[in-house]
Amino acid sequence: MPELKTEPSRKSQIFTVSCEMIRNNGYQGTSMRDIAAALQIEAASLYNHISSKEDILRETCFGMADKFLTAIAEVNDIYFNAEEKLGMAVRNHVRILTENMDSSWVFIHEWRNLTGSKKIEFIALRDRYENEFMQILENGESEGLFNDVNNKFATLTILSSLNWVVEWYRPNGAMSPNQISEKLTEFILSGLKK
Amino acid sequence: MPELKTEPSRKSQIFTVSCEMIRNNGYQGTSMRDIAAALQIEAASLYNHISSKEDILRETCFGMADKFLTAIAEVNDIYFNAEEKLGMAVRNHVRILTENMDSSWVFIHEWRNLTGSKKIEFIALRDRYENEFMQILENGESEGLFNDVNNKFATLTILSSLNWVVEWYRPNGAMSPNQISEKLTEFILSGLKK
DNA sequence: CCTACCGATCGGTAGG
DNA sequence: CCTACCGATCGGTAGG
Repeated sequence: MPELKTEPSRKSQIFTVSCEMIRNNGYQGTSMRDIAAALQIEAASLYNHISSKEDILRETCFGMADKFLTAIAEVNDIYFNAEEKLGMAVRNHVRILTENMDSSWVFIHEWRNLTGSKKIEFIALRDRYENEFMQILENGESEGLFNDVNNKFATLTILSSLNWVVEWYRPNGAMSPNQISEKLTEFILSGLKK
Repeated sequence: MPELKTEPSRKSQIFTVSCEMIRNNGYQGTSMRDIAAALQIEAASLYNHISSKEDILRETCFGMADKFLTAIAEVNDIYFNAEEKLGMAVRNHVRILTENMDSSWVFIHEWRNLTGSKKIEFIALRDRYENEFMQILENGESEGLFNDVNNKFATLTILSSLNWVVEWYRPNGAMSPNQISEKLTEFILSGLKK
């Protein structure tokens, strides 16, 4: 019988292994030789699949930014009220985070190691996400649902609580991603609703 | 006239400059030569004041842990109700954070670069702080002031919001440390109070 | 606080 | 995917 389940490509193996190691030891603490050793090949061989170490960081950070931005755009395009939108945004955020623990960690913490224009581009994407999220709070205010708060401040505080999930979430822990989202939404709404 | 204002010791200059550079470029991205250059001395000269690069990290992380633990112990020793205690704990936390921006950043993010038993010791101190903080939530519950929530979960979420302050606080920004504390306390209490 | 230096390791390339 | 190697840089020491 033919083998139907195809192996992940070497390139994607490199990304998976790299993100795991970067999460544990930091971007600068993870050498190309470390990554190669984990895949049982020589460091030089990595360059047949990627062109530099920063490639790994770049593709991971921008790939995750894309996931988050696509999800929030979907929420903001739908005709729901702000309370419903907030719940959806939180659920999406926590889902993406828990489905991609290692690359999310890289996205949240290691983007600082990007260099030059890529770093600037990345910051722009992150700011865009924050603004899309803040849009929900502004909607809630104009809909008369939410209190008049400093929306920038509130958004950053909310996102910090969400991002912290990646630090302590364990797939086999007591709370499922949906339970976490529910509790967080509840907590956030209690601070926002009139 | 004699010069009355004494210069900070070389050792403390090393710590100040190091924390600033580590915040900007990470622990592994900051070399002894970088630090020396900022002080306009040679790398070898640093070793007259400190015995290793990890010394800087170690003293900073444990020094900050001490500040946070002393502050929370003071709050928990006083005979106030949980709502008052929470406000005090938040104010102390934000004050320590904003008064020591760079070393707080190192405390929050770079402790991962500690090695061996020092890393284990550090984690124990951090856990102790989390538990002391959680104690306030438990008090509030038994006093009948706070809702019955998952206290561990709530504590981590609250601390994440507080720690995020170090990412965006600017001494000349729109909000003072006390205003930040007030808003955060308000936000947190709305999620906890019955 | 400096000069001079150590062995180790880094990201990456040439050439097969 | 490998061998062999490059120049650069690392934390740290000896000795003054």
